[in-house]
Amino acid sequence: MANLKQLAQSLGLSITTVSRALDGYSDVSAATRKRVQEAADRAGYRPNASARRLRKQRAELVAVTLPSEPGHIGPLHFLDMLSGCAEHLAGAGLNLVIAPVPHGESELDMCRRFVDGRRVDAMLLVRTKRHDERVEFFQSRGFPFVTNGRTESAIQHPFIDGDGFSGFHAATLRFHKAGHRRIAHVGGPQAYFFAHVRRQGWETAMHECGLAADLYVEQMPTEQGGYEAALSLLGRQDRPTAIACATDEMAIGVLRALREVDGGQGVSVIGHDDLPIGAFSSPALSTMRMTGGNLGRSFASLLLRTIAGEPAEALQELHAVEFVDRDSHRLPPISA
Amino acid sequence: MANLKQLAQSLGLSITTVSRALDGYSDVSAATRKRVQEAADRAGYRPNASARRLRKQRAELVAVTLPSEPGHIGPLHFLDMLSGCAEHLAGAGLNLVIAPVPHGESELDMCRRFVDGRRVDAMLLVRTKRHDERVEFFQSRGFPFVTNGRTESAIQHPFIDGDGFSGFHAATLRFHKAGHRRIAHVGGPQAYFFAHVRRQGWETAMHECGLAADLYVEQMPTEQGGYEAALSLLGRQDRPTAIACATDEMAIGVLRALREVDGGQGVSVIGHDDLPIGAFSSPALSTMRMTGGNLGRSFASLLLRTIAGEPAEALQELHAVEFVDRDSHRLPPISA
DNA sequence: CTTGACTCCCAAAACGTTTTGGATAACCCT
DNA sequence: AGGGTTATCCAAAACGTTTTGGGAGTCAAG
Repeated sequence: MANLKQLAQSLGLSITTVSRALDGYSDVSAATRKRVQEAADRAGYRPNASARRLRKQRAELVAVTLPSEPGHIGPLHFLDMLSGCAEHLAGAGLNLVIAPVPHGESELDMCRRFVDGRRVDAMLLVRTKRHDERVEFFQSRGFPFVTNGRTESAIQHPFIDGDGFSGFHAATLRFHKAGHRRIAHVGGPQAYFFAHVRRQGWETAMHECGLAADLYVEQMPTEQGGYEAALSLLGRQDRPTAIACATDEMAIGVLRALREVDGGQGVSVIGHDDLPIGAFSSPALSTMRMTGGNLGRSFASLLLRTIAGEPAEALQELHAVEFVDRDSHRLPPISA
Repeated sequence: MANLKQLAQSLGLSITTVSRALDGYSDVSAATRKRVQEAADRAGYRPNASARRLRKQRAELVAVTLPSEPGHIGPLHFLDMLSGCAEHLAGAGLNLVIAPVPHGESELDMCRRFVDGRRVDAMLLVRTKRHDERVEFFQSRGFPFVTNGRTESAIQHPFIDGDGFSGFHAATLRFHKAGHRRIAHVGGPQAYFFAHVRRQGWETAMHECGLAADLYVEQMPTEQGGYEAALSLLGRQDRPTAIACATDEMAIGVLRALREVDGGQGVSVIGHDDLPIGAFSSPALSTMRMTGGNLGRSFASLLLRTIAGEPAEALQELHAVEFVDRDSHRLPPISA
């Protein structure tokens, strides 16, 4: 409602003193501070955000770009993380703006607008690619950012990621130990770092088991993508008995295909991300998830420390992946 | 990178002229405008957002509060809508900030911070309650806002909503026509307007059919809530043959319960919202969804018109609901 | 030659805050 | 009394933009 000038006037004090009283500086007497505090509370005074931002040269804002295909907003587990992140950032006075990439515009242009217009203090990147032009852009500008997912950038940058390689490596070995020999991988677009590394985990494990890594289909990381991938795999004569899926969404689609195809019910499946919905699929989806507790909080913390100028090397978190065992992974191999 | 002053200096022009040239005012010569444009492009100039915001007294920001229970971020179909909304708002120079309610804080306090600190130009409300204190607050402040969902507020306000009453009324009648007599409703917390009105639609239809509306369970609007509700319904001796669920999430949980309980496979189910995941459940989930095309765009438009000061009465959209028929609704009633 | 209209440009104010660099008064110590 | 310290306070600058209210200069009409 009121601003500093009015508040100062009504108190017979200078703007400076009122401002400093509210900010808790030591050069205003306890009595005055109390008087100011009370008047401010009474008036419901809150500093004008735009004015403070201009003066402090900080936008108090962080943006995240959202890869939004219509009807299928960014991967669900991101959103969950974002919500937690936004909550913790708010504690530090930062708000999170979501920036879906407009239909006609390039994601890079959008980043440029945010950076050059000083609209935000930092950016948050999801769905990183192995070679990511957004990362390059921010690095060339010296602009603070944190990614969810690694890249192959030559220059270090802050990130949080799960160890997808080990996860899919372990999952494949486990399938092998359970007697599976024809273990397939339904992968996402290999330009994405996470998709690439998960596939590598599967591939490496297959080779270690002396198996050919040829039961591979690449698809969009959606239910539909998983569905189509599974149909294609089930059409082969060397049909898999187990399928490791790059994401839970894909796994859900795979499960549907398995239900529809004769004999598909015997195929074991594992996904990745631990979407809540997985507990309710048929059969209940076994999956993996990043360890490390509250991801949103870690992300917020990394963001704040990046803004504060800590070096990238100190801001890289690679978390182990753990199994979430439900039903879909433990179907015995039908034929060997 | 550069600011207006530097740009002006390098061109030998005044700040005023450069600013007006870039804003396309008519009182700067074509030649000068071109020269300025080119210099600005070359320098990658973008006006400092904070400065413009302060001067124009507009935050260029819109916030949406997110009811975030950990691990289960706001209803999925909201997020999809939000993404579309953010995209269209961006076209008008507004960014969307998401504001999950922090653990300790009340949602109302959060709204107060946004309004009193002039952090945003308008607010977007989801999950409205029949009697919604957030709505009252904004109305008392005369602050622009749009809700997703109606309320029972005495004062009109802008909203977008689906006609849940008619949807559940029609769904119930359809179940009746298919021979069902024991038609249950799995509802959400009745304090929410959407939950209340959907239940009323079911109840009214039941009465019209001369049936008692007593197969009712209320639960949290999540998969888990639906699961528990279904278990409770299936435990009764007058077990339902059809279940209308307030949300798709609940319906997914109901489907899981039906798969687990003997004889549950014969029970018909319908949900509401048309989540993408529904096409991949077992059986594929029949559901309903709001008509009216791109919801996000409508929302953005309503928001902009609200900010522009159009009266609330002109900014209320009630959309019909249409069926999305898949498999789960057409299981014949096992016993009559 | 004056007047008015028109074109192109600009100095200065304003937005509301934070921060700089003192100013004033009071007090203590010698 | 003078010098030094401390405790309070404040005027003014600064952040970078947009907008207000003209100021020159040119040109055509009177």
